[in-house]
Amino acid sequence: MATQPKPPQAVLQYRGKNFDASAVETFLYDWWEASGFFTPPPEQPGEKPFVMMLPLPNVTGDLHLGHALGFGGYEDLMARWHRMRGEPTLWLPGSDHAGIIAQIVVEKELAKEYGNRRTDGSPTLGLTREEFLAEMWRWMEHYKPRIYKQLRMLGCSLDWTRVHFTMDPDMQRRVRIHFIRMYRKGHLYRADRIVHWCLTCQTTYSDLEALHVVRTDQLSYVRYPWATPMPEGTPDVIVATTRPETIVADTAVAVHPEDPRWKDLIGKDVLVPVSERKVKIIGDEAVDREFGTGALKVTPGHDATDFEIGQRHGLQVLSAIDTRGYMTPAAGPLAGLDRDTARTAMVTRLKDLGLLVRQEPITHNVGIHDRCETVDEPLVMKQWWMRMPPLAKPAIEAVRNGTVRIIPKYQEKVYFEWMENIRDWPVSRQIWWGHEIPVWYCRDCNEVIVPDEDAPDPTTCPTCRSNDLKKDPDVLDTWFSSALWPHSTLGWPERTKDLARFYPGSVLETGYDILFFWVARMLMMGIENMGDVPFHVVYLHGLVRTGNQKMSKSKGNVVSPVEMIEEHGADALRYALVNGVSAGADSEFSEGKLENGRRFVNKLWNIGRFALAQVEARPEALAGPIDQAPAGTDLTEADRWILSRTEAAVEELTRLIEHYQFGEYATALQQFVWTEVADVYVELAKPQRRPAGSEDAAVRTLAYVLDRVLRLAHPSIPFVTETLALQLRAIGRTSDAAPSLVVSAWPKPGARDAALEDRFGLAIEVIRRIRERRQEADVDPRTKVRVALGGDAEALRPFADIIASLTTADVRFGGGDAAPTLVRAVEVRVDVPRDTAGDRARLEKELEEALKLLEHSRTLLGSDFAKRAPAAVVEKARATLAEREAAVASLKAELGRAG
RNA sequence: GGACCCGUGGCUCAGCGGUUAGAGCACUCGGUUCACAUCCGAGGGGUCGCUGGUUCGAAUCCAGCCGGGUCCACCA
Repeated sequence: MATQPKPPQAVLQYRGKNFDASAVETFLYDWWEASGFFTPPPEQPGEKPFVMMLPLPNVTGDLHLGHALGFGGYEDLMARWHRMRGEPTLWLPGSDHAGIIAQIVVEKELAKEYGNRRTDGSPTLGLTREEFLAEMWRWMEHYKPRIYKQLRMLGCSLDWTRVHFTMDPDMQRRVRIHFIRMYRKGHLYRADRIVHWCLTCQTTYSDLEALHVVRTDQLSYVRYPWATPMPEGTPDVIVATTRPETIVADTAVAVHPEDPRWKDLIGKDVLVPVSERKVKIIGDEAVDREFGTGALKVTPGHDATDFEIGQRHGLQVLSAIDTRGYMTPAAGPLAGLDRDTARTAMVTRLKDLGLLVRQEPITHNVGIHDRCETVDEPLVMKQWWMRMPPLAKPAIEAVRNGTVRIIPKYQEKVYFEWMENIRDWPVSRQIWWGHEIPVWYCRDCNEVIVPDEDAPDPTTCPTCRSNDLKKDPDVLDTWFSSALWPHSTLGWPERTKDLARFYPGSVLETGYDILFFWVARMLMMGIENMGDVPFHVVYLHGLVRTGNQKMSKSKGNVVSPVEMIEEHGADALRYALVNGVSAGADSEFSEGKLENGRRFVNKLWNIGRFALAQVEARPEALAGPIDQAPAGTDLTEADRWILSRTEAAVEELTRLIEHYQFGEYATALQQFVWTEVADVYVELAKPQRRPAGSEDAAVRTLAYVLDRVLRLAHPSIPFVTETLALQLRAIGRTSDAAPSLVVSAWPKPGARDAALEDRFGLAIEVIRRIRERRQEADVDPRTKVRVALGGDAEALRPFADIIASLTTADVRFGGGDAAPTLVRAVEVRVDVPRDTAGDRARLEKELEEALKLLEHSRTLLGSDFAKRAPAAVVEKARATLAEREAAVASLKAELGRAG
């Protein structure tokens, strides 16, 4: 490996009593990045790279907790883990130009500068398109470093040598080529269809971008007079509508074809109120017989359902509302009014005409634009559409046949549900910031001109040779470019080395809320353009809520991850977000969790400081590499125990990450580090507790265990672990002499001593019982007491010193006249001031519990369990029974002696 | 209207067929400040939403119900 920059001195020398993340984070990140640790090493034959794309954040946005969870919690954990496993790892960063969102953000900035706002419904601020785009680019230089800095703050091990922005010139070219190919293959078409239109943003948007809110409006019942006199007894045609202003654009009245009230009147004509137009009553199954009178006014120009009915019946489409929300000349007397005023005006007119039957409030769903919450105005416009069902088919199959696996599994159902009912995607947007649509229209012959790939912009119509061409003014939906991300960033359509090496990728981690927006579309476009899926695993995380918890002392609960990192460190935040959360589940984040994260990081730091101090005091004790398991006759039982437990932790933590159980990994890590390493082993490794002659063994064990722990924890908490690893490696060496934990190997589990672990576990239980007895008897913890172990205590002999040391006791085996208490089958007699009555009560209580347990065992083994359950399970139950019988016998004997 | 998810100690959540159900926080009690503006030790606290079913055995599987949430959908 090439020479790397030296680790930062500030980190090597940092030894604060409490871990201060800000003292090391920036130094470490800069060093990691400059050393090229995040860039995959040169290609090797037979390698299996791990490839992940960063779910590109919006360029103008700030990191929120969801990002922190996804990027810092899960993705970096996976990237670092796979890198440590020796897989060439590429985690590719970038940002999204974010179309309409970014345009709005920059417009606001510009309004501050220029003082004026859009006036005529176009995003001009008095600027030409070119001027406006120049401003956009100017602002991009402000925003890009900002969001990238935040990703670095999280510690994300991204390969910054491959960073991309969706609007980079080469990306624009790729999007253009994609459009042209899709057009030539017939996947893109231009059509007049009803679309969601936003009066505020002045653009169309897709179904996915439409939200629904519950609102209460007036429902007006309006009578449509018969066009010709009808026989006596013919009912009046009354429709119910919440949008009376659209009546002027009605081109039919629809009823359910099987509705007995109406079916005989299908084909008859009625007059549209106010406009007096004659329209037919038609039969269509889309009509809900239960709603209103069962008759529906059909306005194909301003309602999605009506548009579809209109298509089925060949109805004329009238547009009575324009793109700015004003009534058109087609609206007759309402022309010129805005849609709300027109509504009131229409109601008044209907009243005057005697056609308003009644009004009542109705609570219903209203569509709004997700970006600005403006009420949707469905309009019929010419738009570019992508034909989705054929693209969806292979993407459905890929998940169905397991080529792509979605975690959690149940999300696959959601995916299928949507994909199997997928509708065409309107891809054009009427804004300026985004990928241009590479289409020109001939003003003379209306020819639609789509140039060849990499051909210059056309200037002449190929059909009529006219030079009067008009470029399509629209841009593409921002998701159009991000759908290509996994292959476009690697060089597609060129067959680059990167593309060959890193496509298809491995995992795509993101929030379930963009499964349709992004994940599904990447699958479809990846298969379409590359003939292969873009990744094999989709890991979906849930939403992070902050509930009513106090997130900040000063403000409400809107605290940015950036602030949390500044205050508590990235490690604490990353750990806290992941700990105890299962895949796909929403989670509640709180100050308490962050605090726990901070304390855990600090705990690890102090374990490290202690271990380092011991190693520094006896550096000569480290004969071999620190990552080689210590051996030798000088190892104590405690050393052997923690070494075995460390291998157990390696096994378990590896298994959990392999199974994408990151929340459990974090919990298990804390459990091991805190309760086993810190609370038990570190106590036993302290010089004052070490048997003479075993000091070196403690140093070797501490160094090894610390090295393992640092590696095991590094994927989640990279900063504190790297700080300690660098300091440890400044004293001892590792077998591979890796310069950083980032490029060190993930541990492989070594040999365990199960029998020792079991006996030591028993010793810990005994210790706990002794401490409990002392407390019950109110003996000062510093006062030495005598303990006698009897019954089945033989296995505990090697741990006599440990038990003695951790309980401040003299321990011997056998004898003792204090009343015992049982731990499994071990009689523990703690010689504390006698309290005969108390002893008796305690023994009786213990006996009662022991009898209950014995009863359990007997009942269990007396049932069909013994015959039907697997042998191993029955065997275990038998052993338990024996233990419980011994316990009961012992307690009975003792009680008998007590009289 | 359809689909999906969740309902486990005060709070946030793990566990998802093997029998005295776990963690963190909070709480109670005792100690320490010689790795840890802390930390250590001990403890209390749960009929695992309800009702049935499958099974030798269910928090864990199935069905129904109740409660909470989310997504999709053309209810004017």
